[in-house]
Amino acid sequence: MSPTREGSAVQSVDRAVSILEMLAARGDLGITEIAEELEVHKSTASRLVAALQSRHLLEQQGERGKYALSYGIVRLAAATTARLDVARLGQPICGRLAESLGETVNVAVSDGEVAITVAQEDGAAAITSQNWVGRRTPLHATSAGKVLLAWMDEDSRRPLLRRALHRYTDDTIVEHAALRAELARVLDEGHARSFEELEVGMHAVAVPVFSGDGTVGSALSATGPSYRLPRRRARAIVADLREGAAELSVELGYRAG
Amino acid sequence: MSPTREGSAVQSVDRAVSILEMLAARGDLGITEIAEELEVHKSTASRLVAALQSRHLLEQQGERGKYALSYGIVRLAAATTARLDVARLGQPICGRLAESLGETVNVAVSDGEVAITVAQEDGAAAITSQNWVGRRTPLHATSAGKVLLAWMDEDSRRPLLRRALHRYTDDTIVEHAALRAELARVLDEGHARSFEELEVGMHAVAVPVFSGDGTVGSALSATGPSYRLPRRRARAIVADLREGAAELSVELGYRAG
DNA sequence: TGAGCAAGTTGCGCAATAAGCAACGTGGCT
DNA sequence: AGCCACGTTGCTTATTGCGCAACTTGCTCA
Repeated sequence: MSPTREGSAVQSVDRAVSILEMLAARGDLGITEIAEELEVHKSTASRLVAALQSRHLLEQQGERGKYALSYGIVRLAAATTARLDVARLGQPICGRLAESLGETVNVAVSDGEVAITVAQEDGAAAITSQNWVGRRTPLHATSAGKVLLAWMDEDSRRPLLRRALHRYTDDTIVEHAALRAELARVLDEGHARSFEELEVGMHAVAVPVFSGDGTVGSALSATGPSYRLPRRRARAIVADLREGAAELSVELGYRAG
Repeated sequence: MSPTREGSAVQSVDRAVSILEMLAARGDLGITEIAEELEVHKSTASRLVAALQSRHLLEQQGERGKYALSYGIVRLAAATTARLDVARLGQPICGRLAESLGETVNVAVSDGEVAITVAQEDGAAAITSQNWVGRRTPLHATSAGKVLLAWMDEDSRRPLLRRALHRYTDDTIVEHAALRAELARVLDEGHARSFEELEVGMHAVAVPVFSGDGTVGSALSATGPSYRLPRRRARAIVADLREGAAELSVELGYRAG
């Protein structure tokens, strides 16, 4: 039997989601390729694909072509209006700041476990970041993640701060006490930094974005190589990020007291 | 046993997708509500939700709260890069045209069966359209749908033109021959119209948007009430829509011969 | 033109999984 | 403190999901 994932109770649902993720990663795949990768019989793959296709999450390209994700996914995604609003409204603000700062600027939200980038624009420099949109990044090792953690309600944060903290570089914070102190500092200063904590040579700084209900639902951050975004400059651009975040907060319905 | 949908071979996958769609429609739901709507036992609903949650398609709000779609969906959606590019690049063009025309402007793509709106901006008028983003609309009765059908390759279009065409109003085209003639006219004139064919009192006009490979992957349309967008004015704004579509086409990589 | 091959589909039977039941834990409310 | 509703989980079993084999279809090549 094919390996099932930890904590999942429904094998066929798990397999179906794996198919969606494979297609997200690869663009399009045939039944045989899906079957091989899932380690199931072709007929099993065929039926799972048919089930997803009947609900418009997948489509076949032509009558005999490979399968790809369809707009059922986008329709589901579009439904999470608030979150997509963050993405949609954040995009032009990222664009403007990326142009003025010359670095990569993104907006990230938390899914309760990690940070996920929902909007990104790159600066004009040749050396720039990869595309993080849709990517999951650790909360404790990124500047946006620290913002999201710092403003997270205690009930949601508590289990996250109990988990083992993965070390990515020599500078990654992996002690719980150190992370708590860092989050207190973030709250105190109103912004977070990550200096080579996720990746050697990569600096980032982030500020909170407030939602209509007054909570911090997302973070706005700038990222660059350490030689172009030294610590001093990282601190200096906080004001620009704060301006952008304030604008985005207002667009999201935030009314400052 | 709960009713299974026509054409679906895997009941638990079907149920899981139904949960996603319920949450897309309602925002958040508890296990008991999901169980009632799916007509299954609470433990069944609980396990299906747990399976989706373990793959980050759902998240629970707090430790005892309701469930909502999570960014796993957005991450899957983000992966269909080209399609989301249509949405992202189309949004500001919709915004500009909506402002200048004073009507609702959208961009729609086809999922092979229907038209799906991926970007929309509303004009300033108090009477405006509902939000169509993510919504599925019929190809034969909408202006955007007619554009997508007219430029569709014959293999993909043939089965669609064999199906029974649903009548929405007295003006809906439901004869296959009439629809073929209409599509020929759309190709000839380079734009499509829908005058009260989807909804009484609603007029729309659409033009093709070309992709990098030269095909028509999306359509740009304007929609308004018939008293504000009479037939004469609908024809008049085609030039504006063409300009916007040309710009979007170039941004999508289209190079006119 | 026909054979061979690969991809995908489908009927069938069966074993494994999905599901229901009952009991339990937990938090909110009175 | 007790009640209620929600959600979870162990257990059992009935149903579904799955693998197998056979089939269809389209493409390639001799």
